[in-house]
Amino acid sequence: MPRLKPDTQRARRDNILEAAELCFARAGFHATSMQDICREAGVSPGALYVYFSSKEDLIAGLAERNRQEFQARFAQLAEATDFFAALEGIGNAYFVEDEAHRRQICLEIGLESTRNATVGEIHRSVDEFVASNFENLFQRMIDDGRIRPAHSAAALARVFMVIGDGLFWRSAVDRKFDVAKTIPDVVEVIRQLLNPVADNMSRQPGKPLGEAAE
Amino acid sequence: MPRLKPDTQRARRDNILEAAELCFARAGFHATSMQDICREAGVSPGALYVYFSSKEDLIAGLAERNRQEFQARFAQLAEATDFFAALEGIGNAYFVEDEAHRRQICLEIGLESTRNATVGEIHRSVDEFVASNFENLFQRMIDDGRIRPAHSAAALARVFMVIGDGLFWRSAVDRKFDVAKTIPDVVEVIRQLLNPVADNMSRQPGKPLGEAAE
DNA sequence: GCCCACAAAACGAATGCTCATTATTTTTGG
DNA sequence: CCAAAAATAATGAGCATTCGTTTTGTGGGC
Repeated sequence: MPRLKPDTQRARRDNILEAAELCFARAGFHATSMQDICREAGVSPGALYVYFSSKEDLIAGLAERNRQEFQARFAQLAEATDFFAALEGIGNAYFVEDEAHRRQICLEIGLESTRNATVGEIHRSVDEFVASNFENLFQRMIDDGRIRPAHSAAALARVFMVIGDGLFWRSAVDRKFDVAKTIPDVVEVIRQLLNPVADNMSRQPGKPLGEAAE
Repeated sequence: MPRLKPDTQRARRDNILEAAELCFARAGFHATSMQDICREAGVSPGALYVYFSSKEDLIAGLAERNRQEFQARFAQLAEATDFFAALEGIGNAYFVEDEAHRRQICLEIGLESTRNATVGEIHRSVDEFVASNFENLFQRMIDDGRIRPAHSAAALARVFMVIGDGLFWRSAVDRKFDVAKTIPDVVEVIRQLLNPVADNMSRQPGKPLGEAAE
């Protein structure tokens, strides 16, 4: 029973997924035709339907791939010794190294999650994973006396997620937005939110609200 | 030459626009058919095309209406004497009083702005209006000595927009998100960002996170 | 105030096209 | 060699938009 070798099978699937991501980022899920994706991937409809049983399945597959990337990246954060350095690493990964269409597709998935059950479930699982990751991390930092925030770990995580959402949204939607220029200020805001105790944190807490940047 | 009276004409147009907003929020621009909108509005395709020459025109009309609402709301902010009270007012307007589909449609417009020139122009004009409104406001507050921020008015406005984006996104996409619970914490973050001088600001700076008052 | 003429407005069936998906045939890799 | 994989052609549903017709609101004349 001659099937394609698992490696090539996975490669073909990934190729289609990549093409789909590009097309979806360009035009959105519902304004992209299967033919568009076939053209981009260089395969025929017949071939595409070997790997994905429907357009929905393709979207779900993309969401699933996205989930795995997200979880891989944020899993590192939990083990990081220097929180702010790790944070900067993730920020760089998403906003500097990644191409724009990766961010765009996240928004696309997020919006679709409100109306497609399968995508919704995947998206929610990522979201909860990230949020609880941060909450646990903050709790640990509080318990260790490394930060003295004014609010609970849960509240910190909530605000933190909101800020992350905002960065994601704006960097995808506003072409003139300069992430690199904004991230330091945002990190400053987070630093004050967490209020780290002055010791071996990555940077000096600085004077009250002083010229930490300079 | 008997035309419909301007009032009824505007009423019909608004009725269609309202129906379109509902449908678009439910399913997205490109997964909504003109027939869907006709059904929701209770008119025939022929009637709809009297008021809007195409689906694109309808989307643009919606974006335009959105712009006017936005500008009306934020125009007040510039004249407010108590910044934080005004801010809370706007927050309430968007996140408590408004129905969910109003927020959803903002995201829809934002995403569409990256791929549709007309929508893009409208969306950008709103965005720049809001951003420059805040920047001017912050500058004035700095000049008046009411706040002592660590950064320029432009940087403040940038961070501020990001946080606003995040609130918008999350309150539309995360059904379990409790805006009411989060807003006080967000306001606290903004307060620290601005670092108001302790005098007649709306609320006490409070001590937990800082001796901002000193 | 009432009616009329008539163009605007509304209707809804029709159009032509695009789409996701499938059925049929050919190619290919194990 | 031969089933899986891929290509191509076909299908039928659904789409935005148009068109020929009917209905309706309105300003002018009485």
